[in-house]
Formats: sequence, structure tokens, C-alpha cells
Amino acid sequence: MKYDFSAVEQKWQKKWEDEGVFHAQDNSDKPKFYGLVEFPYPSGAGMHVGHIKAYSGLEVISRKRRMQGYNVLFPIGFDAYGLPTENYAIKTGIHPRKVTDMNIEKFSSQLKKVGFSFDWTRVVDTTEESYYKWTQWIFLKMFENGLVFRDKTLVNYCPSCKVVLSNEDSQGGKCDICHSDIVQKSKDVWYLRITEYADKLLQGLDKVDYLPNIKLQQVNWIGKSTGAFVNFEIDGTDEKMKIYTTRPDTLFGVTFMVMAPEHPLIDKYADKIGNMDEIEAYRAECAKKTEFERTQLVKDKTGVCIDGFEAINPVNGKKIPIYISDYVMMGYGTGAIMAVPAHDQRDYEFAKKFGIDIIEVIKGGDISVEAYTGDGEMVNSDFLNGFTKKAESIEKMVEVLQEKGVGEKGVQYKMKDWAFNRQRYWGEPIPVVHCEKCGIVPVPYEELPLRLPEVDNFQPGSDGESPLAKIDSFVNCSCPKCGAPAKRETDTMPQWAGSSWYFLRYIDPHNTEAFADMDKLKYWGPIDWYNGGMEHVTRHLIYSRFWHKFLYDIGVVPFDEPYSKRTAQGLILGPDGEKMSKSKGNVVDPNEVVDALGADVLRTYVLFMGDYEKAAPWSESSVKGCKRFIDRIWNLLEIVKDGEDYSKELETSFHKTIKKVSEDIENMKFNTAIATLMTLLNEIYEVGSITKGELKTFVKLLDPFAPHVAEEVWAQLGGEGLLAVAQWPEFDEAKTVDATIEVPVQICGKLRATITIAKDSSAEDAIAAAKADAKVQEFLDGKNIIKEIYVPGKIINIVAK
RNA sequence: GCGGGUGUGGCGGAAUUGGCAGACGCACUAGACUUAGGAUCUAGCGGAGUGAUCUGUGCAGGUUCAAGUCCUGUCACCCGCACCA
Repeated sequence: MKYDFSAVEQKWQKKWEDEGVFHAQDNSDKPKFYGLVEFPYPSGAGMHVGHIKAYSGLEVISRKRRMQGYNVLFPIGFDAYGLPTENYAIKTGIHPRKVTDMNIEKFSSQLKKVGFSFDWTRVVDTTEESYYKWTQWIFLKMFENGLVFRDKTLVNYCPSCKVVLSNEDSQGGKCDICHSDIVQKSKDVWYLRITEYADKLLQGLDKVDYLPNIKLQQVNWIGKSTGAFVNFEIDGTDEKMKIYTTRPDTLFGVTFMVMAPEHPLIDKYADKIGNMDEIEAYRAECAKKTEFERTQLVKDKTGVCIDGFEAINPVNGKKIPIYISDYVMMGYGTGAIMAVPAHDQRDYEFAKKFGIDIIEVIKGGDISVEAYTGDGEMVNSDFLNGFTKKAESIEKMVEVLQEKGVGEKGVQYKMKDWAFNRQRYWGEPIPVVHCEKCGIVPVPYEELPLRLPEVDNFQPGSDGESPLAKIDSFVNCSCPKCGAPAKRETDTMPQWAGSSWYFLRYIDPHNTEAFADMDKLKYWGPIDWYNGGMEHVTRHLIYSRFWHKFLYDIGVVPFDEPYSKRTAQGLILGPDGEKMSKSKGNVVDPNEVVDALGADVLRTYVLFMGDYEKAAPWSESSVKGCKRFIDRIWNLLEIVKDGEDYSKELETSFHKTIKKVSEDIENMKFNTAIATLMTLLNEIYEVGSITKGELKTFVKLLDPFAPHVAEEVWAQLGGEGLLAVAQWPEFDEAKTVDATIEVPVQICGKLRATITIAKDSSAEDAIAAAKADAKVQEFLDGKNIIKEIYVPGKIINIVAK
């Protein structure tokens, strides 16, 4: 009988939904398991096989957990605010609300077709009022606690999207959405003080189980460095030039200073600077350079010496020239550095180009060739001469600086505060009011949600102004504090806002009194296992940990790290080995695979195609292998015989398989788990029959991967209840090893024979058995045995000359 | 430049962490059943050789009874960050 996958899959999907087997219970004596996958952005293009792979990992684990008796929360939702929807709305004139609803509908039906065991009663949509009300609430709490501020600074601006971007959203100098070059623009921007949490975000990593490369990327992104701040007097003024350095021990080697071109001291003393024209020209030149050009010209240092000012080295009183150069950034440290050309390659290149002295203070390199950044004995350094350990000389120098009152220990982070507003329509309105008298006033909590108003035109203003600014009825309001006429903030929050706390809402999605009930948070938190893409490690993961830690600090969540464990899946590449993209035309549509071959085949294939954590290309023909696998399982019903016990021929294989599949799932080694099931299937066909009990065990092991065919076979065998909640099979360690084993015999490290011995044979017996083998005797003939090795159960090696 | 990772058949990938390299799947070859097959089944399938056997995990050395796995050097590719002071 041919397997009608389409009818079978629909039948069980309906049954699961009708019986609510995947609904998480808020009150349960069972142990809990909260498995989380990154909720999708519902784009118009529909789902991608990459989504299927991303969700299949924890799908398998969640299904296994249910069968192991856990109360499982495995939710799904939609991260629906964002630019693609808005751009689509601009193009078509269809309201983003409508577009979003259509896309969510499309995604939901696709997800259901694959048979994922999500709890559909807990779906969240970040664009719904009942959801974004709480996003705004958290924002106001941050405001209340001083974590929100407004500042006019140079920001990353995408001229194509007409929007300000955070540092995280403009990595590599490219816009994350449209990949245009980012420009720097001076603008009033809302910031979240994420840097205040830099240390907590760093320290929290110690107690969570994230993949090592994920932790490392977070550590690098936060970019903590320790060093010192040093104040250099500027000759002839009361001004001090503050710099940050990680190498205060090289202070005697300073031969010049460098400021960022935008440094405010330049403007302050503009009228006393002799060559202001030259400086202005240089500044203009720098502003023109894109990020790309700046990095391409790394080796070619440029700059201008400030005429009329010199700094004074605080440890030896030497006067040193001050330059401006774009190799010093305003956004890191103090925007100014002390340059030690002998021991910093960038300073070295600058000094060479401008003919500045190079003074060696650490022995060990050849400063006529390049800067020396290694350790060595200190020289030319007064009280530091003779020191050989970096840590000690730094400590001594900081001590001296502190005594003189010209410096102190300091810490710096690469991470910057989070630019939090976007000049766009489709996002959460920032709930504050600008009042002439009172300044910035938060919208009162009881007025939340602050609803997104209707507009006719979603196009952002050409001056980088939000479309909301055009809606007078929205903009004009009265100040909540003094009642005077005031104006609303018209910018919206970035896409990352809603996703920074969605995992908390799943715990209590319909609560109208709070974003989630404390008791429920205590029961479900923290998330036991979170899987998602590597591309979110330096954004979503950092942002959401920050929000969560803040919520913990104000006492509204009971655990301080949201995710106990974090893993990441690898990409599915197109059949051509390239990253899938519409423009390359190599995108595989999961719907087509489900329609042609079935959901079980799709699910099995995305996990079988390779190591879950690595990228692997899609192969049209390999999918068929999984189709055969599913069909062959179905066909087992033709060779099934009565009996609940294991048969003699297959007992060991079953115990081995249960062990291997159980362990592989825990380690996300899904490809080898499926391979093991395939091996067992081959063995069953070799034996020619299978007992009912064996087949039941087989489909239990199969259920997480291919639940539809598994459920159908289970039902045909008369299995009790739904397989989805049947008990996960157990194995007996003692029965995972055959009574007799095959052991390879090597002579001088070369394989010469294979012998069969009892599994617990002694070394003597094993070697004696090996020597009795005709082939072995042939090779040992006329030789002296030097050494005999038996690794129990593994191998015999006889060394002879 | 810094940090991390990966190199194994025609292809995707296995290898209990030092113990039979190539599990499992695809593709391919031969055969069976078919009017036919992009269906199914059987057998074969790293390379060389009729064979016993030899050889083989990017490359060159080394340690070991034994190396894909450990050590030294080297090459290539991928990912992340990037003038971070």
C-alpha cells in the first residue's frame, strides 16, 4: 500500500490541535522545560527552508522532552514591526497593519503544515496594542530609572532608508537593511544607556551555557579594556587634555599627541590656533570619507599639526606637539591619545610620515623597522627603568600618576549606547512629550498604549523626519505635567525593541495587568534552551539580555539571565553552495517540498543534511533519500509480527539505537541520530520481520523527527493514546553490547585479520585467540614477538620482528 | 592586522576523542522485476593492481605498538571584529 503522506499529515495535525497536546500547562507537577526559538519576521516572501531548520532543532528536543514527561513550553510568535513591511506599504499603498496580518496568516499556515509542536494559544505579535503597550511600559521604566537620554551627536545614518541606526545595525559601515554606505550625521537621538550594563552583560556570561563562539563574540563586542586616564596640561592655558591609554607604562616614550578631528577642544580654542584654515580643510576631507575608505587607507596616515599649542608630559615636563588625525576616533576613549611611536604601530607610521622622534622605552624590538609591542626591560623611563613585567610597570606608573593627581585607572568599552529611535512609521511610538516648560515628560503609565495613529502617507520626510510628524492630531497634545500645549515625540522605536522581551510575554500572553505574572515567571523562567542564528549574537542577544537585566534590577522578573543555554544553527545554502537569496534565484520554498514529498521528509532532511551548527547546501536529490526512509518505515507494517518483546536478532541493536538517538538529540547531533535510525531500519529489513513491540519503540524514536508517519504507524499498531505523549523508550546499558564481538588484529600496526571473541575476554585469551588465527600465524612466522597489546573490545596489536 | 573555525571519496557528511578511515545518505555501475520509469529490490562503489598486497584524511616533518585525531612548521578557505589607543 502506497503511503499517502498528505492525508496522514493533515489528519494528525488536526488531531494534535483538537486535543491540545502541545499546550503548556501553567500548573503542573511535572518538571518544566522552556524551549525557545527566535520568532520570525513575517516578510511577504513567506518562509524559507532556513526557518524550518532553525525551528526543527528545538522542535525535536521539545517533542522528546514531552515524551520524557516534561511540561513543555515551546511557543511561537511574530516580530512584525520593521522596515520591509513599511517599504512594501509605501510601494503598494496597503496599510502595514493589513500587510502584517496577511503575512502572519501566511507564516502560521506554513508553520502548521510542517507539524511543529508549537503552543498556538500563546502566539504573540509585537505590533498588537496588548503587546506594545508593555514594550512602551518597559521604556518608561527605563526612562524613570535614568537609562534613557537624548543627545545631539554624530550618528550612523542611512541616506537610503532615511533612518538613524545603532552601532549594532551598521556593522561594517553598511546599513543592515539595504546595505548602503552609512554616513555620519549630527542629530538629536534617543539613547538607551546599555553601556551602564556592560559589566553585568560580561559577567553574566560566566554562569550561562552558551556555545563558546557565541560567548566570545559577545565578549568582543562589549570590548572591555583596562588602562588609565591621563591628563596632559596644554601649555599656556588652564586646559587639560584627557587621554585614555592601555599602556601608561610607556608614558616616557610619548613624542606627540593626537586628537580626533571632531574633538571639541579645537573649536573651543579656534581663535588661538594658528592654522585653523588648514584644520578646517582637513576636517572637511575626513567627513567626506566613507567608513569603507577610512578602513582601506589604514596604512596611509594623514593629519595636521595644531599650530600654537603644545602638551606637557606630566611625568617629565617635556613639551610635545599636538596633531589631529582621523585614525583617532571621537567615539572611543576620550577622543584623544598620547602617541608612543616606538611601541604602537599606528603611532609609528604616523611618526615616520611626519618625521617625529621615536623613543624606545621597552627593550626587545628593533624600532628602526617597526613598533615593538611585546614585553621587555624598561629603559629611558626614569623610575621605571629596570622593570621587566608589564603589569608591574603599569601599576607603578598609575601609582605615580595618582600621587601627582594627573591620572587614574580607567576602563573602556567598545560597545556604545544604543541609538534607540527611528524616523519611521511602523514601530512603537516613543511615549514621551516635549513641553516648553517641563522639557521631556513621559506619557503617564495609565495612558498606555500610546497608539500608532493612522496616516495616509508612510513616506519618511526628506529631512529625516518621521511620518508621524505630519499628523497634527498626534503631535499636538497637552503636557501631562503642567497641562500646557506640548508636542509628542514622533520617532518610533527600532525593530529590536519588541524582540527584547517577547520570551517573557509567552509565559503569560493574555495578562492585562502586567507584562507577565510573577508566579508564572518564577515557574517558567529562565529559558532552558534558546536556539537561533549567529547573526543575532551581537544584537538581539545583547539587547534582550540588557532589557532583562534591567527588569531584574527593578524587581519585576525573578531571574537575572534570561537564557540558560544558547545554541545556533548553520545556514542552509542554495544548491549552488551560495547563500540563498531572491536575487540569485536559489531559494528553496518549504511549501513546495511539503506538497511534493511531505512534511516528515522536509523535517528529516533539514536535520540530516549535515552538522546542525554548520552551513550545508541544499540538494534536490538528497531529499529523496529521506523520502525513501519515510516510505520504508511505512512499509514496515507489512513485515510486522505479533509480540511485544525484542527479538533475539534485534535486541542489542535496539538498545544501542535508543542510547545513541537519545544522546545525539541532546547534543544536537541530529544527522547521526537519523543515520542511526536508518542503520537500524536496514538491519530490520535484513532480518525480514519486526515485532509490534519493536516497531512501537522504533516510531517513538522517530517521532521527534517525523511525527506524522510515526503517529500513523503507532495508531495502526493499536498504540495507546497519542504517540506525541507516549513514553520515551529506555535502554539497558548492559544490553548495548553484543555477547561476542569482532576484534581487529594488527601486526606491526597493519590490519591482518579479524577474530570473534567473547566481549569480556581477558587479554591473554584474546591474544591467544588472535595467535590461533591462520592468517595471523602466517604473518608471525619466523618472527620474534616484541610486544602484545589488547585494548579491551577495541583492537589487538602484535609487534614482531 | 586581531580573534574564532574548517580542510576526509564524484557530492553532503561519519569516526565511541589515540584503536578496522569513509557510518548514513546522494550520485554512479551491473543485475532483477517492469510495455515504460526520475518507482522498487539485489550486488558493487576512495585510488592502483588479475591477485596476495600496496596506498590514502590540504602539505612537510615528529611523537606512538597504533595518528583524520596529539606536537612543530606550512598552505588554502570560511566567519566575526577591525586605525578600540
